[in-house]
Amino acid sequence: MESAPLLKVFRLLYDHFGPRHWWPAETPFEVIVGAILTQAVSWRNVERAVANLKARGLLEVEALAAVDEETLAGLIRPAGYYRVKARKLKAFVAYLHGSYGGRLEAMLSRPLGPLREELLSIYGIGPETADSILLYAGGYPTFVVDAYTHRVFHRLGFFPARMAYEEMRVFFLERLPPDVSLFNEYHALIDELAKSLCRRWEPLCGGCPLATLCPQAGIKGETP
DNA sequence: GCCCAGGGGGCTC
DNA sequence: GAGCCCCATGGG
Repeated sequence: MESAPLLKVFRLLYDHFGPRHWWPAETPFEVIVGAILTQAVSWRNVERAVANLKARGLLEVEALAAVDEETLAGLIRPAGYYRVKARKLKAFVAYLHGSYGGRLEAMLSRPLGPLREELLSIYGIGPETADSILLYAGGYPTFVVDAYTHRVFHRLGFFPARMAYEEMRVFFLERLPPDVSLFNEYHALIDELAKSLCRRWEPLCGGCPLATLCPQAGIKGETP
């Protein structure tokens, strides 16, 4: 398949929602912390956890490395799964110290391929979190896939009911120009669409910017 | 009060 | 490599 259909989807979403200005964070390190905290949870839950960390000056590598895990867990409670996420945050800063002397710039100056493999080897960092870190903290040209991405592109008829993460990522990378700002906006726009309209079949048809492309238009029912 | 969201680890087969 | 359960909160 060529790139035209994917660019058409992008254009419809962009014209409808406008630029999303992702990622909502002030520093690359804050992006990484947010990417771990938002796992399996909506961003709304994460905001309070991030505010707690910010108030304690813990959105910096050294400070996060110094705080004990239990205290950390208590602060990130609103984000859910707080014990495992505290362990994940600790695992990341331990890796950053061990491999880069705590210098995020050093980590983010490595080539995409090897760095992605490295991130995936860290406890708590799977494919989606790795790609979020690479794209939104490091400005690397990779595509972030999530459950919303699968849901939307399954509805549109691009994806089968089940599809592996890596297959979906490659699907986009092979069909889109390697443009970091395009990848940045595309994922953010999919997220926005899925949050606002894709809970059920019916509202997808009314007011959905992709309704003209959707083979499911007119079908009522639950999310698959 | 109940059900749902949804990424990653760890286990089983 | 697919299927299952676990982690915990907040919102409908």
